[in-house]
Formats: sequence, C-alpha cells, structure tokens
Amino acid sequence: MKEEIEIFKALSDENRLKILEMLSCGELCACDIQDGLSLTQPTISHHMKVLQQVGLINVEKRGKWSFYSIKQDQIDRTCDFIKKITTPSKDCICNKFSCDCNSIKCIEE
Amino acid sequence: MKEEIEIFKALSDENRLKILEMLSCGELCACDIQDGLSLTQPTISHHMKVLQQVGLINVEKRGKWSFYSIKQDQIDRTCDFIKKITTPSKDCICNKFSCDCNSIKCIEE
DNA sequence: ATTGTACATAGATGATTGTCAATATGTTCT
DNA sequence: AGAACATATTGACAATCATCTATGTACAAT
Repeated sequence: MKEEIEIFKALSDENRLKILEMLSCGELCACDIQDGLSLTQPTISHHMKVLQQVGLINVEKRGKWSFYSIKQDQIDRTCDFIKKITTPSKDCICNKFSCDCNSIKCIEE
Repeated sequence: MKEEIEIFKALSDENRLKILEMLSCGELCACDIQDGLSLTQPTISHHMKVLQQVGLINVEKRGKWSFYSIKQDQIDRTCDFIKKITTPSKDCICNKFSCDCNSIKCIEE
C-alpha cells in the first residue's frame, strides 16, 4: 500500500504526467523532455528521479545521455491495484466494523 | 488533465485509500469509517469531501446519516486515463520535439 | 423546546512538495 | 589537460496538505 501511495503521488503532478505522455511512444533523453516543458534542468532531473523511484520509468545511460522509458508493467500493476481495492471481496476490511446506521455491509455470498 | 491530477492527489493518501477499500463492498456511513480509522471526525469529514469532490465517491443523506459509496465509473475512467497517456499513439505530443541524442521518436506507422 | 447524535466548517500548525539558482559529477571531443 | 555538454545534487523558499481543536448546523427522540 505504501508503494502505491508513492506511485499516486508521482502521478499527482502535471509535469510528471506530461513526461509520461511524452515517453508513451518510446524512450527519450532528458534534453528532449526539457524541450517539451518550461522547467529548468534540475527540476526535470528531480521529476525523473521521482518517476524512477516509484518504478514508473526506466533509465539507461548511454554516453553522456540518460534515456528514459516507461515501465508498462508498473502502470498495469497500478491500474490493477485501483481496481482491486475498489472491488467487493469476501475478506475485505469493511467487515470489521459496524455501527447502528444500517449501512449495507460486505457481501455474504 | 487537471481533473485527473486531482484524482491522483485524492488517491495519494493512505487513509483515503483505506476509505475506498472500506467502501468496496457497499455503502457505509461516516461513523463506520471512523470506527476503522484512528482519525478525528473532522479529519474523516475532510477526506470524504476530497473523495467526493474528485468524483470518486457518492454521498446520500438519509436522516442524520450520510452514506458514502464508490463511483465505479470514475475509477474506471481513471484507469483508462493512465493506460491512455502511457500507450503509443500517432498524434501524441512526443512528436513535437527532438534533440541530437538519437532517441527513438513516435511510431510512424 | 431541549437534549443528544451525525456531520460540516473554520482556523491553526507542522510536514511535505515543486521550483529555482548554484554547484558538482561524469562524459566526449579537441 | 582542458573545454563543452548532459545530468545530478544541494539548499532555499513559497505553496499545499493532513491533522487537530473549537465551533456550527441539521436531524431525531424524549
């Protein structure tokens, strides 16, 4: 869960979403990304690090350039996580509590 | 895009993720949710408002209780958005810039 | 009407975050 | 070696946010 929170934090920034969009068609170097965003180089570097640390992108150094690419499996895992926690299941945590307001509780099956 | 950023911000908090998980099996009132989290009532209220404002949950008032439930279509739209911006497409923004680093550009088809 | 219950709002505070300027590191070319 | 280029790190600052206490509002039951 902690891991997914960090992923959502990484996705909560307009510039980082734009970066992911830029990478959707294949790898780019940091200079490509800087061309597309009006941010300074250290800020780009910071965003790339955030995306990298949560596993959303890959980095490959070739010569003086760093090439970034999307890790699609992490994207997929993130979507699966969202779906999973919002889908009914017998053993989910909502069984654990109840008050007197007659709310509908977990499916019993 | 702004809308999705707000959704990801809403998903970037452990307690709000727990709340969504609690709601996965059906509606609950605020008191149910407070039972499951060690937070004060105003904090719960704040989180419910955040989730509501980004369209992740529904609120229905019945008597003195407020019943919350997940808006599954918004969950689905969010997943679709993530997949969409990370999937290659001919008209995506990564065609717009280039430097001399020989990065792979958008698929030409 | 009064009291109790469920929830919302306002204001304050400590923590986190996005951004920048300045500087450092590492690579390539002459 | 030295210069030029690509990227990373550091430190600072303004803005945002999660949380709390205190208070307000709305409904229900006595």
